[in-house]
Amino acid sequence: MPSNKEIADIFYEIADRLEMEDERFKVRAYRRAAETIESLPKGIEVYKDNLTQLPGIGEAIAKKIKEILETGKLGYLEKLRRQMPVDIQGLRRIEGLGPKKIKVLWEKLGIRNVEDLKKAAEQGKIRNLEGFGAKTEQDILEAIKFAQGATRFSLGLVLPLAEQLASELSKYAERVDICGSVRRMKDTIGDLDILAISTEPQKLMDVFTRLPGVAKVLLRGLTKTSIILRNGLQVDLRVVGRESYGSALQYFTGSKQHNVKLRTIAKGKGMKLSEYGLFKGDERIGGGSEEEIYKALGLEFVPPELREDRGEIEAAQQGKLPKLVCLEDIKGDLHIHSDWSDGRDSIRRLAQKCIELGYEYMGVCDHVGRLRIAGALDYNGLREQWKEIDQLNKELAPFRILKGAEVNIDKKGNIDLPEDVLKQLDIVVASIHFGFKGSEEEMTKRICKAMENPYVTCIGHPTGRMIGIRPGYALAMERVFEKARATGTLLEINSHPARLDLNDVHAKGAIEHTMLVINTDAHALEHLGFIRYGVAMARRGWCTKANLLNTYTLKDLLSFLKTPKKKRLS
DNA sequence: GCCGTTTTCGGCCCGACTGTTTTCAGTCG
Repeated sequence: MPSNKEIADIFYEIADRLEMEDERFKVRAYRRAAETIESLPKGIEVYKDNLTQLPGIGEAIAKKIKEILETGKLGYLEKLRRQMPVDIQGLRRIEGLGPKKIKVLWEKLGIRNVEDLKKAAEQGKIRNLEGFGAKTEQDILEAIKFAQGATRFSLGLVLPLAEQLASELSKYAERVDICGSVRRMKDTIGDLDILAISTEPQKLMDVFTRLPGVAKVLLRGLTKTSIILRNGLQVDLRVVGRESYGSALQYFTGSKQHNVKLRTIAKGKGMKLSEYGLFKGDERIGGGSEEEIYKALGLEFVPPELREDRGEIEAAQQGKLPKLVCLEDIKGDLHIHSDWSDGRDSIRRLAQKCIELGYEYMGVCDHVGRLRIAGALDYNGLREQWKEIDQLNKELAPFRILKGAEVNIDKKGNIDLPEDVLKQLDIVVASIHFGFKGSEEEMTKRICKAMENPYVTCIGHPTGRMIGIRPGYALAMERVFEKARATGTLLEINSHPARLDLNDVHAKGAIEHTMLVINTDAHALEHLGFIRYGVAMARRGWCTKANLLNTYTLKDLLSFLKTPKKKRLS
Protein backbone atom coordinates (compact mmCIF):
# COMPACT_ATOMS: atom_id res chain seq x y z
CA MET A 1 0.00 0.00 0.00
CA PRO A 2 1.61 3.26 -1.09
CA SER A 3 1.85 5.90 1.63
CA ASN A 4 0.10 9.24 1.46
CA LYS A 5 3.43 10.88 0.78
CA GLU A 6 4.13 8.57 -2.14
CA ILE A 7 0.72 9.24 -3.66
CA ALA A 8 1.16 12.97 -3.12
CA ASP A 9 4.52 12.78 -4.88
CA ILE A 10 2.87 11.19 -7.90
CA PHE A 11 0.55 14.18 -8.21
CA TYR A 12 3.36 16.65 -7.62
CA GLU A 13 5.23 15.00 -10.45
CA ILE A 14 2.21 15.17 -12.73
CA ALA A 15 1.93 18.87 -11.91
CA ASP A 16 5.58 19.44 -12.78
CA ARG A 17 5.24 17.58 -16.04
CA LEU A 18 2.08 19.43 -17.03
CA GLU A 19 3.76 22.70 -16.21
CA MET A 20 6.34 21.93 -18.86
CA GLU A 21 3.50 21.72 -21.35
CA ASP A 22 2.47 25.24 -20.38
CA GLU A 23 -0.60 24.03 -18.55
CA ARG A 24 -1.53 26.41 -15.77
CA PHE A 25 -4.69 25.52 -13.97
CA LYS A 26 -4.39 21.78 -14.06
CA VAL A 27 -0.97 22.24 -12.53
CA ARG A 28 -2.51 24.09 -9.66
CA ALA A 29 -5.24 21.49 -9.31
CA TYR A 30 -2.79 18.60 -9.07
CA ARG A 31 -0.60 20.44 -6.58
CA ARG A 32 -3.61 21.27 -4.46
CA ALA A 33 -4.67 17.62 -4.46
CA ALA A 34 -1.13 16.56 -3.54
CA GLU A 35 -1.09 18.99 -0.63
CA THR A 36 -4.38 17.65 0.63
CA ILE A 37 -3.21 14.06 0.45
CA GLU A 38 0.09 14.84 2.08
CA SER A 39 -1.54 16.44 5.07
CA LEU A 40 -4.26 13.86 5.72
CA PRO A 41 -4.17 12.70 9.32
CA LYS A 42 -4.85 9.07 8.32
CA GLY A 43 -3.89 6.73 5.51
CA ILE A 44 -5.74 7.63 2.34
CA GLU A 45 -7.40 4.21 2.12
CA VAL A 46 -9.58 5.33 5.03
CA TYR A 47 -11.15 7.94 2.75
CA LYS A 48 -11.40 5.62 -0.24
CA ASP A 49 -15.17 5.77 -0.57
CA ASN A 50 -15.58 9.52 -0.34
CA LEU A 51 -12.44 10.90 -1.86
CA THR A 52 -14.28 13.71 -3.64
CA GLN A 53 -15.27 15.14 -0.27
CA LEU A 54 -11.63 16.04 0.29
CA PRO A 55 -10.66 19.56 -0.73
CA GLY A 56 -9.12 19.77 -4.18
CA ILE A 57 -10.08 16.24 -5.13
CA GLY A 58 -12.76 15.74 -7.75
CA GLU A 59 -13.89 12.87 -9.93
CA ALA A 60 -10.79 12.67 -12.10
CA ILE A 61 -8.20 12.69 -9.34
CA ALA A 62 -10.30 10.37 -7.17
CA LYS A 63 -10.26 7.88 -10.01
CA LYS A 64 -6.49 8.17 -10.29
CA ILE A 65 -6.07 7.64 -6.55
CA LYS A 66 -8.13 4.48 -6.78
CA GLU A 67 -5.99 3.26 -9.64
CA ILE A 68 -2.86 3.83 -7.56
CA LEU A 69 -4.36 2.06 -4.55
CA GLU A 70 -5.44 -0.90 -6.65
CA THR A 71 -2.47 -1.32 -8.96
CA GLY A 72 0.34 0.52 -7.21
CA LYS A 73 0.89 2.72 -10.26
CA LEU A 74 -0.74 5.27 -12.48
CA GLY A 75 -1.00 4.86 -16.23
CA TYR A 76 -1.35 8.60 -16.78
CA LEU A 77 1.95 9.39 -15.07
CA GLU A 78 3.70 6.59 -16.91
CA LYS A 79 2.50 8.02 -20.20
CA LEU A 80 3.82 11.44 -19.23
CA ARG A 81 7.13 9.91 -18.21
CA ARG A 82 7.47 8.16 -21.55
CA GLN A 83 6.95 11.48 -23.31
CA MET A 84 9.86 12.94 -21.40
CA PRO A 85 12.04 10.37 -19.63
CA VAL A 86 13.62 12.81 -17.21
CA ASP A 87 14.18 12.55 -13.46
CA ILE A 88 12.03 15.54 -12.61
CA GLN A 89 11.97 14.96 -8.86
CA GLY A 90 15.75 14.77 -8.68
CA LEU A 91 16.33 17.79 -10.89
CA ARG A 92 13.74 19.89 -9.10
CA ARG A 93 15.70 19.53 -5.90
CA ILE A 94 18.41 21.65 -7.49
CA GLU A 95 17.57 25.16 -6.40
CA GLY A 96 16.80 27.46 -9.26
CA LEU A 97 15.62 24.72 -11.59
CA GLY A 98 11.94 24.56 -12.33
CA PRO A 99 9.96 22.68 -14.95
CA LYS A 100 10.65 25.17 -17.73
CA LYS A 101 14.40 25.13 -17.36
CA ILE A 102 14.43 21.36 -16.96
CA LYS A 103 12.55 21.11 -20.21
CA VAL A 104 15.09 23.25 -22.07
CA LEU A 105 17.95 21.23 -20.59
CA TRP A 106 16.33 18.05 -21.82
CA GLU A 107 15.47 19.30 -25.27
CA LYS A 108 18.73 21.04 -26.03
CA LEU A 109 21.27 18.91 -24.17
CA GLY A 110 19.44 15.66 -23.50
CA ILE A 111 19.87 16.08 -19.74
CA ARG A 112 17.90 13.42 -17.90
CA ASN A 113 19.21 13.56 -14.34
CA VAL A 114 21.44 15.39 -11.91
CA GLU A 115 24.49 13.51 -13.11
CA ASP A 116 23.97 14.64 -16.72
CA LEU A 117 23.37 18.14 -15.43
CA LYS A 118 26.59 18.22 -13.48
CA LYS A 119 28.59 17.00 -16.44
CA ALA A 120 27.07 19.55 -18.78
CA ALA A 121 27.66 22.37 -16.31
CA GLU A 122 31.26 21.34 -15.79
CA GLN A 123 31.82 21.27 -19.52
CA GLY A 124 30.42 24.79 -19.80
CA LYS A 125 27.60 23.74 -22.09
CA ILE A 126 24.83 25.33 -20.12
CA ARG A 127 25.95 28.93 -20.32
CA ASN A 128 25.24 29.01 -24.04
CA LEU A 129 21.62 27.96 -23.79
CA GLU A 130 19.00 30.60 -24.32
CA GLY A 131 17.78 31.84 -20.96
CA PHE A 132 20.86 30.56 -19.19
CA GLY A 133 24.22 32.19 -18.63
CA ALA A 134 27.54 31.78 -16.88
CA LYS A 135 26.08 32.80 -13.54
CA THR A 136 23.26 30.29 -13.80
CA GLU A 137 25.75 27.58 -14.70
CA GLN A 138 27.81 28.42 -11.62
CA ASP A 139 24.70 28.51 -9.40
CA ILE A 140 23.68 25.12 -10.72
CA LEU A 141 27.03 23.59 -9.82
CA GLU A 142 26.83 25.00 -6.33
CA ALA A 143 23.26 23.85 -5.83
CA ILE A 144 24.23 20.34 -6.98
CA LYS A 145 27.08 20.28 -4.51
CA PHE A 146 24.75 21.23 -1.70
CA ALA A 147 21.97 18.83 -2.66
CA GLN A 148 24.44 15.94 -2.94
CA GLY A 149 25.93 16.68 0.45
CA ALA A 150 22.47 16.36 1.88
CA THR A 151 21.81 12.67 1.71
CA ARG A 152 20.33 13.04 5.17
CA PHE A 153 16.62 13.12 5.86
CA SER A 154 14.86 15.72 7.94
CA LEU A 155 13.72 14.75 11.40
CA GLY A 156 10.18 15.74 10.49
CA LEU A 157 10.12 13.11 7.78
CA VAL A 158 11.78 10.32 9.72
CA LEU A 159 10.23 10.65 13.17
CA PRO A 160 6.60 9.96 12.16
CA LEU A 161 7.82 7.10 10.01
CA ALA A 162 9.90 5.73 12.88
CA GLU A 163 6.94 5.88 15.23
CA GLN A 164 4.76 4.10 12.74
CA LEU A 165 7.34 1.33 12.25
CA ALA A 166 7.91 1.00 15.99
CA SER A 167 4.22 0.74 16.65
CA GLU A 168 3.85 -1.97 14.00
CA LEU A 169 6.81 -3.92 15.37
CA SER A 170 5.68 -3.63 18.96
CA LYS A 171 2.87 -6.04 18.18
CA TYR A 172 5.53 -8.72 17.94
CA ALA A 173 7.93 -7.64 20.66
CA GLU A 174 8.04 -7.11 24.38
CA ARG A 175 9.52 -3.68 23.93
CA VAL A 176 10.49 -1.48 20.99
CA ASP A 177 12.44 1.78 21.08
CA ILE A 178 13.63 4.22 18.49
CA CYS A 179 17.34 4.90 19.01
CA GLY A 180 20.11 6.74 17.24
CA SER A 181 19.94 10.30 16.01
CA VAL A 182 16.14 10.11 15.85
CA ARG A 183 15.93 9.54 19.58
CA ARG A 184 18.40 12.36 20.06
CA MET A 185 16.07 14.43 17.84
CA LYS A 186 18.86 15.60 15.60
CA ASP A 187 17.62 17.94 12.87
CA THR A 188 18.80 15.65 10.09
CA ILE A 189 18.93 11.88 10.12
CA GLY A 190 21.28 9.52 8.29
CA ASP A 191 19.58 6.25 9.12
CA LEU A 192 17.06 4.92 11.56
CA ASP A 193 17.92 2.53 14.41
CA ILE A 194 15.27 0.54 16.19
CA LEU A 195 15.89 -1.66 19.22
CA ALA A 196 13.64 -4.44 20.48
CA ILE A 197 13.27 -7.19 23.03
CA SER A 198 11.49 -10.17 21.57
CA THR A 199 11.06 -13.81 22.44
CA GLU A 200 10.24 -14.47 18.80
CA PRO A 201 13.01 -12.71 16.85
CA GLN A 202 12.33 -14.88 13.81
CA LYS A 203 8.77 -13.65 13.61
CA LEU A 204 9.80 -10.07 14.34
CA MET A 205 12.37 -10.02 11.56
CA ASP A 206 9.82 -11.53 9.19
CA VAL A 207 7.42 -8.75 9.91
CA PHE A 208 10.18 -6.17 9.63
CA THR A 209 11.40 -7.26 6.21
CA ARG A 210 7.83 -7.38 4.90
CA LEU A 211 6.74 -3.97 6.11
CA PRO A 212 5.02 -1.85 3.50
CA GLY A 213 7.57 0.46 1.95
CA VAL A 214 10.52 -1.92 2.10
CA ALA A 215 12.54 -1.64 -1.10
CA LYS A 216 15.43 -3.90 -0.25
CA VAL A 217 16.65 -6.17 2.53
CA LEU A 218 20.34 -5.49 3.05
CA LEU A 219 21.04 -8.12 5.65
CA ARG A 220 18.94 -10.38 7.72
CA GLY A 221 19.77 -12.15 10.96
CA LEU A 222 18.15 -12.91 14.29
CA THR A 223 19.82 -10.06 16.17
CA LYS A 224 20.30 -7.55 13.39
CA THR A 225 18.40 -6.88 10.21
CA SER A 226 18.76 -3.95 7.85
CA ILE A 227 16.38 -2.75 5.19
CA ILE A 228 16.12 0.17 2.83
CA LEU A 229 12.78 1.84 2.40
CA ARG A 230 11.49 3.07 -0.93
CA ASN A 231 12.36 6.62 0.03
CA GLY A 232 16.00 5.56 0.45
CA LEU A 233 16.08 5.54 4.23
CA GLN A 234 18.04 2.70 5.80
CA VAL A 235 16.47 1.13 8.89
CA ASP A 236 18.36 -1.20 11.23
CA LEU A 237 16.49 -3.37 13.69
CA ARG A 238 18.40 -4.92 16.55
CA VAL A 239 17.08 -7.45 19.03
CA VAL A 240 18.73 -7.84 22.42
CA GLY A 241 17.98 -9.58 25.72
CA ARG A 242 16.10 -7.95 28.54
CA GLU A 243 19.11 -7.93 30.89
CA SER A 244 21.17 -5.72 28.60
CA TYR A 245 18.37 -3.60 27.19
CA GLY A 246 19.40 -0.42 29.00
CA SER A 247 22.99 -0.60 27.88
CA ALA A 248 21.93 -1.42 24.34
CA LEU A 249 19.54 1.51 24.35
CA GLN A 250 22.30 3.73 25.62
CA TYR A 251 24.81 2.38 23.13
CA PHE A 252 22.58 2.61 20.07
CA THR A 253 21.31 6.06 20.98
CA GLY A 254 24.80 7.54 20.77
CA SER A 255 26.19 9.89 19.85
CA LYS A 256 29.43 8.15 19.20
CA GLN A 257 31.44 10.89 20.87
CA HIS A 258 29.17 10.82 23.91
CA ASN A 259 29.63 7.07 24.21
CA VAL A 260 33.38 7.22 23.81
CA LYS A 261 33.54 9.61 26.71
CA LEU A 262 31.27 7.49 28.87
CA ARG A 263 33.37 4.42 28.24
CA THR A 264 36.48 6.36 29.20
CA ILE A 265 34.85 7.37 32.46
CA ALA A 266 33.87 3.74 33.10
CA LYS A 267 37.41 2.64 32.44
CA GLY A 268 38.75 5.23 34.86
CA LYS A 269 36.52 3.76 37.52
CA GLY A 270 37.75 0.25 36.79
CA MET A 271 34.59 -0.66 34.90
CA LYS A 272 33.76 -1.54 31.34
CA LEU A 273 30.78 -0.24 29.40
CA SER A 274 29.53 -1.91 26.25
CA GLU A 275 26.21 -2.51 24.57
CA TYR A 276 25.89 -5.64 26.71
CA GLY A 277 26.13 -3.92 30.07
CA LEU A 278 28.27 -2.21 32.62
CA PHE A 279 30.84 -4.60 34.08
CA LYS A 280 33.25 -4.61 36.98
CA GLY A 281 35.62 -7.45 36.18
CA ASP A 282 33.30 -10.20 34.99
CA GLU A 283 30.43 -9.06 37.09
CA ARG A 284 27.62 -7.16 35.44
CA ILE A 285 26.75 -4.26 37.68
CA GLY A 286 24.28 -2.53 35.41
CA GLY A 287 22.70 -2.50 32.01
CA GLY A 288 19.00 -3.18 32.53
CA SER A 289 18.21 0.51 32.29
CA GLU A 290 19.97 3.63 31.10
CA GLU A 291 19.35 5.32 34.42
CA GLU A 292 21.42 2.79 36.36
CA ILE A 293 24.31 3.14 33.95
CA TYR A 294 24.53 6.92 34.31
CA LYS A 295 24.10 6.58 38.06
CA ALA A 296 26.82 3.97 38.40
CA LEU A 297 29.19 6.24 36.49
CA GLY A 298 28.46 9.09 38.88
CA LEU A 299 26.41 11.11 36.40
CA GLU A 300 22.98 12.65 36.37
CA PHE A 301 20.73 11.04 33.79
CA VAL A 302 21.47 12.74 30.47
CA PRO A 303 18.41 13.29 28.27
CA PRO A 304 19.03 11.82 24.79
CA GLU A 305 18.81 15.25 23.13
CA LEU A 306 21.92 16.37 24.99
CA ARG A 307 24.11 13.39 24.17
CA GLU A 308 26.44 15.09 21.71
CA ASP A 309 29.55 15.61 23.83
CA ARG A 310 28.95 19.32 23.96
CA GLY A 311 29.65 19.62 27.66
CA GLU A 312 26.74 17.54 28.91
CA ILE A 313 28.95 14.88 30.50
CA GLU A 314 30.90 17.39 32.55
CA ALA A 315 27.66 19.10 33.56
CA ALA A 316 26.12 15.76 34.53
CA GLN A 317 29.13 14.95 36.68
CA GLN A 318 28.63 18.20 38.56
CA GLY A 319 24.88 17.79 38.76
CA LYS A 320 24.45 20.90 36.66
CA LEU A 321 22.42 19.74 33.69
CA PRO A 322 19.74 22.25 32.75
CA LYS A 323 16.12 21.36 33.40
CA LEU A 324 15.15 21.17 29.76
CA VAL A 325 11.95 22.65 28.43
CA CYS A 326 9.33 20.07 27.48
CA LEU A 327 6.26 20.05 25.28
CA GLU A 328 3.95 20.54 28.27
CA ASP A 329 5.67 23.83 29.07
CA ILE A 330 4.51 25.41 25.82
CA LYS A 331 1.62 27.77 26.46
CA GLY A 332 1.06 29.06 22.97
CA ASP A 333 2.19 29.37 19.38
CA LEU A 334 3.06 32.85 18.22
CA HIS A 335 3.54 32.50 14.47
CA ILE A 336 0.51 31.07 12.73
CA HIS A 337 -0.86 31.81 9.26
CA SER A 338 -4.58 31.82 8.66
CA ASP A 339 -6.71 31.89 5.53
CA TRP A 340 -6.41 35.67 5.64
CA SER A 341 -3.11 35.14 3.81
CA ASP A 342 -1.59 31.89 2.60
CA GLY A 343 -2.77 29.66 5.43
CA ARG A 344 -5.45 27.07 4.78
CA ASP A 345 -7.62 27.35 7.88
CA SER A 346 -9.68 30.02 9.56
CA ILE A 347 -8.55 31.78 12.70
CA ARG A 348 -11.47 30.21 14.53
CA ARG A 349 -10.46 26.66 13.68
CA LEU A 350 -6.83 27.35 14.48
CA ALA A 351 -7.82 28.83 17.81
CA GLN A 352 -9.98 25.86 18.64
CA LYS A 353 -7.10 23.53 17.87
CA CYS A 354 -4.77 25.59 20.05
CA ILE A 355 -7.27 25.35 22.88
CA GLU A 356 -7.35 21.58 22.38
CA LEU A 357 -3.57 21.55 22.67
CA GLY A 358 -3.93 23.22 26.05
CA TYR A 359 -2.56 26.58 24.93
CA GLU A 360 -3.50 29.86 26.59
CA TYR A 361 -2.86 31.98 23.53
CA MET A 362 -1.85 32.09 19.90
CA GLY A 363 -0.42 34.75 17.60
CA VAL A 364 -1.89 35.19 14.14
CA CYS A 365 0.99 36.37 11.98
CA ASP A 366 -0.19 36.46 8.41
CA HIS A 367 2.00 37.81 5.65
CA VAL A 368 1.68 41.55 5.44
CA GLY A 369 3.30 44.07 3.19
CA ARG A 370 5.08 43.82 -0.09
CA LEU A 371 5.47 40.10 -0.52
CA ARG A 372 1.98 39.49 -1.75
CA ILE A 373 1.98 35.75 -1.31
CA ALA A 374 -1.60 34.63 -1.47
CA GLY A 375 -2.85 38.17 -1.14
CA ALA A 376 -0.79 39.21 1.85
CA LEU A 377 -2.66 41.79 3.85
CA ASP A 378 -2.38 45.55 3.65
CA TYR A 379 -3.38 47.90 6.44
CA ASN A 380 -7.05 47.73 5.54
CA GLY A 381 -6.93 43.95 5.45
CA LEU A 382 -5.29 43.92 8.85
CA ARG A 383 -7.98 46.11 10.34
CA GLU A 384 -10.64 43.79 9.00
CA GLN A 385 -8.77 40.86 10.52
CA TRP A 386 -8.56 42.61 13.89
CA LYS A 387 -12.34 42.91 13.98
CA GLU A 388 -12.61 39.15 13.62
CA ILE A 389 -9.95 38.59 16.27
CA ASP A 390 -11.69 40.94 18.72
CA GLN A 391 -14.94 39.06 18.21
CA LEU A 392 -13.28 35.66 18.68
CA ASN A 393 -11.48 36.84 21.78
CA LYS A 394 -14.80 37.74 23.37
CA GLU A 395 -16.16 34.36 22.49
CA LEU A 396 -13.17 32.20 23.42
CA ALA A 397 -11.94 33.97 26.58
CA PRO A 398 -9.86 33.32 28.59
CA PHE A 399 -8.02 32.03 25.51
CA ARG A 400 -6.39 34.93 23.75
CA ILE A 401 -5.61 35.52 20.10
CA LEU A 402 -2.82 38.03 19.65
CA LYS A 403 -2.74 40.34 16.65
CA GLY A 404 0.43 39.83 14.73
CA ALA A 405 2.05 39.96 11.35
CA GLU A 406 4.95 38.43 9.49
CA VAL A 407 6.69 41.28 7.75
CA ASN A 408 9.59 41.26 5.30
CA ILE A 409 13.06 42.57 5.87
CA ASP A 410 14.06 44.26 2.64
CA LYS A 411 17.58 44.36 1.28
CA LYS A 412 18.43 47.41 3.32
CA GLY A 413 17.09 45.93 6.53
CA ASN A 414 13.90 47.96 6.51
CA ILE A 415 10.51 46.56 7.42
CA ASP A 416 7.88 46.85 4.75
CA LEU A 417 5.13 48.15 7.00
CA PRO A 418 5.07 51.64 8.54
CA GLU A 419 5.72 52.01 12.24
CA ASP A 420 2.32 53.50 12.99
CA VAL A 421 0.79 50.22 11.81
CA LEU A 422 3.41 48.03 13.46
CA LYS A 423 2.85 49.63 16.83
CA GLN A 424 -0.76 48.53 16.84
CA LEU A 425 0.26 44.88 16.69
CA ASP A 426 0.94 42.60 19.64
CA ILE A 427 3.54 40.52 17.80
CA VAL A 428 5.70 41.31 14.81
CA VAL A 429 7.75 38.53 13.23
CA ALA A 430 10.26 39.95 10.76
CA SER A 431 11.76 37.56 8.23
CA ILE A 432 13.92 37.51 5.14
CA HIS A 433 12.05 36.08 2.18
CA PHE A 434 14.18 37.21 -0.71
CA GLY A 435 17.71 38.27 -1.50
CA PHE A 436 19.49 35.36 0.20
CA LYS A 437 22.73 35.76 -1.64
CA GLY A 438 24.26 38.76 0.08
CA SER A 439 27.66 38.58 1.75
CA GLU A 440 27.96 37.77 5.44
CA GLU A 441 28.52 41.44 6.17
CA GLU A 442 25.47 42.50 4.17
CA MET A 443 23.17 39.86 5.60
CA THR A 444 24.28 40.46 9.17
CA LYS A 445 23.80 44.21 8.83
CA ARG A 446 20.42 43.63 7.26
CA ILE A 447 19.16 41.51 10.15
CA CYS A 448 20.70 43.81 12.75
CA LYS A 449 19.02 46.81 11.17
CA ALA A 450 15.68 45.03 11.31
CA MET A 451 16.18 44.31 15.00
CA GLU A 452 16.60 48.01 15.64
CA ASN A 453 13.00 48.55 14.65
CA PRO A 454 11.24 49.17 17.97
CA TYR A 455 8.21 47.06 17.00
CA VAL A 456 9.87 43.90 15.71
CA THR A 457 9.26 41.30 18.41
CA CYS A 458 11.31 38.54 16.87
CA ILE A 459 13.22 37.47 13.79
CA GLY A 460 11.53 34.60 11.97
CA HIS A 461 13.58 31.62 10.73
CA PRO A 462 16.73 33.65 11.33
CA THR A 463 19.18 31.81 9.06
CA GLY A 464 16.81 30.98 6.20
CA ARG A 465 18.11 27.46 5.71
CA MET A 466 15.95 24.79 4.08
CA ILE A 467 17.05 21.30 5.00
CA GLY A 468 18.41 19.51 1.94
CA ILE A 469 17.60 22.44 -0.33
CA ARG A 470 19.74 25.38 0.60
CA PRO A 471 22.12 26.39 3.35
CA GLY A 472 21.20 29.43 5.40
CA TYR A 473 22.37 32.83 4.28
CA ALA A 474 25.74 33.90 5.59
CA LEU A 475 25.45 35.44 9.05
CA ALA A 476 27.85 36.37 11.80
CA MET A 477 25.72 34.72 14.47
CA GLU A 478 27.52 36.20 17.48
CA ARG A 479 26.86 39.70 16.20
CA VAL A 480 23.22 38.81 15.62
CA PHE A 481 22.90 37.47 19.17
CA GLU A 482 24.53 40.54 20.67
CA LYS A 483 22.32 42.85 18.67
CA ALA A 484 19.31 40.85 19.79
CA ARG A 485 20.25 41.43 23.39
CA ALA A 486 20.99 45.12 22.87
CA THR A 487 17.67 45.76 21.16
CA GLY A 488 15.48 43.37 23.14
CA THR A 489 14.66 41.33 20.03
CA LEU A 490 13.85 37.65 20.29
CA LEU A 491 14.93 34.99 17.84
CA GLU A 492 12.63 32.30 16.57
CA ILE A 493 13.08 28.58 16.61
CA ASN A 494 10.95 27.82 13.59
CA SER A 495 9.55 24.30 14.02
CA HIS A 496 8.72 23.63 10.41
CA PRO A 497 10.39 20.28 9.60
CA ALA A 498 12.07 21.74 6.52
CA ARG A 499 13.50 24.65 8.48
CA LEU A 500 14.29 23.90 12.15
CA ASP A 501 15.79 27.35 12.30
CA LEU A 502 17.42 28.33 14.62
CA ASN A 503 18.95 24.90 14.90
CA ASP A 504 20.23 23.37 18.14
CA VAL A 505 23.74 24.81 17.99
CA HIS A 506 22.52 28.32 17.27
CA ALA A 507 19.87 28.07 19.98
CA LYS A 508 22.51 27.16 22.51
CA GLY A 509 24.60 30.14 21.47
CA ALA A 510 21.61 32.47 21.38
CA ILE A 511 20.40 31.88 24.93
CA GLU A 512 23.69 33.18 26.23
CA HIS A 513 22.43 36.56 25.01
CA THR A 514 18.72 36.70 24.34
CA MET A 515 15.41 34.88 24.61
CA LEU A 516 13.90 32.61 22.02
CA VAL A 517 10.38 31.74 20.98
CA ILE A 518 9.36 28.40 19.50
CA ASN A 519 6.88 28.85 16.67
CA THR A 520 5.40 26.48 14.11
CA ASP A 521 4.83 28.90 11.22
CA ALA A 522 1.73 26.73 10.72
CA HIS A 523 -0.13 27.17 7.44
CA ALA A 524 -2.75 24.55 8.35
CA LEU A 525 -4.26 22.98 11.45
CA GLU A 526 -2.09 19.90 11.43
CA HIS A 527 1.08 21.98 11.23
CA LEU A 528 0.47 23.06 14.82
CA GLY A 529 1.85 19.63 15.70
CA PHE A 530 5.26 20.65 14.34
CA ILE A 531 5.85 22.31 17.69
CA ARG A 532 7.51 19.15 18.96
CA TYR A 533 10.34 19.55 16.47
CA GLY A 534 10.94 23.08 17.67
CA VAL A 535 10.88 21.91 21.28
CA ALA A 536 13.41 19.26 20.29
CA MET A 537 15.75 21.90 18.84
CA ALA A 538 15.34 23.93 22.04
CA ARG A 539 16.11 20.90 24.19
CA ARG A 540 19.16 20.10 22.09
CA GLY A 541 20.13 23.73 22.56
CA TRP A 542 20.02 23.37 26.34
CA CYS A 543 16.98 25.63 26.70
CA THR A 544 14.96 25.80 29.88
CA LYS A 545 11.50 27.27 30.26
CA ALA A 546 13.03 30.59 31.20
CA ASN A 547 14.76 30.90 27.82
CA LEU A 548 11.52 30.71 25.87
CA LEU A 549 8.85 33.36 25.63
CA ASN A 550 6.03 31.00 24.81
CA THR A 551 6.38 29.08 28.04
CA TYR A 552 5.07 32.22 29.73
CA THR A 553 1.53 32.31 31.01
CA LEU A 554 -0.76 34.68 29.15
CA LYS A 555 -0.45 37.21 31.93
CA ASP A 556 3.35 37.16 31.89
CA LEU A 557 3.41 37.22 28.10
CA LEU A 558 1.21 40.31 27.96
CA SER A 559 3.29 42.08 30.53
CA PHE A 560 6.44 41.19 28.59
CA LEU A 561 4.98 42.56 25.38
CA LYS A 562 3.81 45.72 27.13
CA THR A 563 7.33 46.46 28.31
CA PRO A 564 9.24 48.73 25.91
CA LYS A 565 11.42 46.56 23.74
CA LYS A 566 14.76 47.77 25.02
CA LYS A 567 13.86 46.91 28.59
CA ARG A 568 12.49 43.43 27.89
CA LEU A 569 15.70 41.54 28.39
CA SER A 570 17.17 43.58 31.18
C1' DG B 1 -8.80 19.56 -12.90
C1' DC B 2 -11.56 21.76 -9.23
C1' DC B 3 -15.14 24.53 -7.60
C1' DG B 4 -19.62 27.20 -6.74
C1' DT B 5 -24.28 33.34 -2.53
C1' DT B 6 -20.10 34.66 -9.73
C1' DT B 7 -23.10 27.20 -9.30
C1' DT B 8 -22.59 23.43 -14.80
C1' DC B 9 -19.17 27.76 -17.09
C1' DG B 10 -15.55 30.54 -16.36
C1' DG B 11 -12.18 31.71 -13.10
C1' DC B 12 -8.43 29.89 -10.70
C1' DC B 13 -2.97 34.34 -5.95
C1' DC B 14 0.40 37.15 -7.52
C1' DG B 15 4.42 40.30 -6.58
C1' DA B 16 9.48 40.46 -6.06
C1' DC B 17 13.71 38.98 -7.44
C1' DT B 18 17.26 37.14 -10.55
C1' DG B 19 19.64 36.68 -14.47
C1' DT B 20 19.64 37.56 -18.90
C1' DT B 21 16.34 39.25 -21.97
C1' DT B 22 16.95 45.50 -23.96
C1' DT B 23 11.27 44.22 -22.05
C1' DC B 24 10.85 39.44 -19.83
C1' DA B 25 10.55 34.44 -18.35
C1' DG B 26 11.27 31.49 -14.71
C1' DT B 27 11.43 30.65 -9.92
C1' DC B 28 10.17 31.36 -5.32
C1' DG B 29 7.32 32.05 -1.41
